[in-house]
Amino acid sequence: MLFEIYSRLLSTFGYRNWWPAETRDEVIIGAILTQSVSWKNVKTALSNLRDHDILTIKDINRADKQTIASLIKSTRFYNQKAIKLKNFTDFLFREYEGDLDNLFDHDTISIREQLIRVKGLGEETVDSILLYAGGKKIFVIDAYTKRVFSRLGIIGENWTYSKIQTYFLNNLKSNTEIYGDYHAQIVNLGHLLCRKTNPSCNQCPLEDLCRYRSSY
DNA sequence: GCCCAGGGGGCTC
DNA sequence: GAGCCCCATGGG
Repeated sequence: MLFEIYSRLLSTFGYRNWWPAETRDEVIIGAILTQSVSWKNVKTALSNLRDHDILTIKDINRADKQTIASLIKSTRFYNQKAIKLKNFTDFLFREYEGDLDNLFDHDTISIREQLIRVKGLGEETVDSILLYAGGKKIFVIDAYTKRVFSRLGIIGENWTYSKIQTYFLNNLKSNTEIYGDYHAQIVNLGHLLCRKTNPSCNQCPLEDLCRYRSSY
């Protein structure tokens, strides 16, 4: 069922080519900045950072926290996020000499445990980093995943993050490309079904599967 | 003006 | 573990 749904999304919307960033460093910076904010706002922030030559994890590590905060205002909670970025780079330099290859050289479970302990990185952010920056086999769960798949009746409304993730990992073939594109498809669908921009389900390729057609 | 958004931490019970 | 508030911009 999960792969059938993915196939439909893929053939409707095409390969999404995610994550929308040039480098691993930008994937990680973007993953933190996009917490509870649309990618549009993140793009503004990334372009501000670029204008000030803050493009890499090394640059973030060197830069002043206040400077970073002022450049990422468009992403909301900017003071918190400046701290979160610093927390990540502090961790990377303290434990791995600032080298991502060094970090991603370890196994997924162990990296995940370490990253979750970094204050400001929760499960979704860590899994995005693992999958899109580290190429690790992990599935990212977000608010759209919960909303869409519970309304399809595939998962329960109150399933926890790890229960949903386990379900996806157990019912899809283990493949980084598919994990990455599937999450991208879900985000795209979530945007499409957003009440603000599109109050109906007309464009949804999963309409016939939906148990609560009018409630998106 | 009001509502809500791709999240996470801290606190309470 | 669930429920609630905090963080604090931008677009519909």
